[in-house]
Amino acid sequence: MDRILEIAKLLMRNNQVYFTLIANELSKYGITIPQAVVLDTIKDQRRTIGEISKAIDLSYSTVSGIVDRLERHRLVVRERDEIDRRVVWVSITDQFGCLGKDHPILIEDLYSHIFLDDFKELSSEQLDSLYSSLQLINRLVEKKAKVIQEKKGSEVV
Amino acid sequence: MDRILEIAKLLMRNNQVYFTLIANELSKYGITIPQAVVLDTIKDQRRTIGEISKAIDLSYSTVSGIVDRLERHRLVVRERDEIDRRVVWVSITDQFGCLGKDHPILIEDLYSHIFLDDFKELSSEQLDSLYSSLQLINRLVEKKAKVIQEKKGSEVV
DNA sequence: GAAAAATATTTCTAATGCGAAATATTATAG
DNA sequence: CTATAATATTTCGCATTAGAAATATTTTTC
Repeated sequence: MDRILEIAKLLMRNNQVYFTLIANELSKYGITIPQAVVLDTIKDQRRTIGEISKAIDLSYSTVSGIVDRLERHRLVVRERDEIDRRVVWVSITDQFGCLGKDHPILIEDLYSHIFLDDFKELSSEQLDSLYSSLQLINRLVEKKAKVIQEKKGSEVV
Repeated sequence: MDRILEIAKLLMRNNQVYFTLIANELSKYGITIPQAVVLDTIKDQRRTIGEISKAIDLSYSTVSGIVDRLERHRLVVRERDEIDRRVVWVSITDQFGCLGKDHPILIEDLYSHIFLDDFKELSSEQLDSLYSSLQLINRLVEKKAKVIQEKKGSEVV
């Protein structure tokens, strides 16, 4: 019981520190974590606001705001779809190309860059166990998340 | 390598869902997670803004804002220290007493309330392993966090 | 004891984040 | 073919978060 609480706290605390570390790394290039996450989703191909929202599990309005600021920094551009004019395409600019080539701006690179050393301290068995435990917890937690999602959906009716 | 990335993602994803679930639970009582965390620190005794900030690892300005809103909801009161008038004491009101008595508003209660079932699915061995792995990662991560903290401190000079 | 340094808090600016409402556009129903 | 429904996005209001600057007060220094 106490141990469970401790585990929950460790999970949250680790997460908090991870974010601080990544944010610190990104601040060198003048971008934030959410901005990097969005850039990650469009680095290889343009995406609509809706596609980005679903891919990174943030609301449309939040993504719209992040894209506002990325556009202001000239790292991405918005373009209306010619056929379906409701749709907005977001794509990276040359300016982003210059920034991204030499530095780890994309989230997966940052994970590697920052945490690989930490995880290397764990034995293969520990990693196996950690992975399976987290997967199990994740399955249970996702189930609860789904229930809430569905409740919200039904309320709208 | 891929597995490490997967673990990092699971850690973050679980955390995200946890927050959603807790926020959902708290919204029934009209309060938010940060508000509940602050209330938790002052439920038994009044605290200064600075004490709260250190206890929950948030900036003074953030705590000041949260207390603003809790005060607006009449759940806490601010009082200037009579002797050292720089200091502001924050304490719960009777109104909070009424709210908190019957419902799990405090974060530890919420953990139990929401996650105990999930963690019960893990065997005692799995819990042991999870705990020790997380502790190890946490030690390494905290070390890095400390380095950053110190860098920032030296920059201020 | 007055100037300077230290301490405690608030205010301001900027970036998230969500949900609800508004807007624009396309698809569908009758 | 037009009224309505559905879809995609933005805007708005509110809460959170940090850091920097401002404010208030106390302590230290000389």
